[in-house]
Amino acid sequence: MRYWLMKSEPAEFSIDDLAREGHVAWFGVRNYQARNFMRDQMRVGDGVLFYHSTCAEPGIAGLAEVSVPAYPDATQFDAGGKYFDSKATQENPRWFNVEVRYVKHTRLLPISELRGYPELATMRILAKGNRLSITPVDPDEWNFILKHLG
DNA sequence: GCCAACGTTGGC
DNA sequence: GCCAACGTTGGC
Repeated sequence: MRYWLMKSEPAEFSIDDLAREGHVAWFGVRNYQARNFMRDQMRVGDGVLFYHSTCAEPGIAGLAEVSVPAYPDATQFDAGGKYFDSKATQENPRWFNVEVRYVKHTRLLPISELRGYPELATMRILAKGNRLSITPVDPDEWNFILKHLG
């Protein structure tokens, strides 16, 4: 059982959208490190902090969980689509996605508040220049954050 | 809109 | 295989 933080731009896909749909494929990741996390480490039942990025109030907005293990991301084969990858083939796919299930909304826990807790100082998301859209969360960090979400 | 940080690309 | 140039991310 591992824990993760997954970023999403609410203008594209918010916690409200996840709540409405219940269950979604996390397609469109085009970064090898993030792909490797999904493909090699994410397991059904892993906990997910759903994070809103690139918006007025960036921060943790809800909880989700991994519901389906990684499989090839269908959008890489969609010629003309935004996520098409001409180097990917059915026999040798390059990109993978897990699926995640909505668990619940939380209060918005802003990144400014996260930065204020010494207990969270080593979180990947808070590291200078961090751009990874999927990052591992330590169990201690997970427990601390859940406690502070009330 | 700014800009620092980072990943990827492509010429050599 | 190096590395400069470029595009993207994302908080502020």
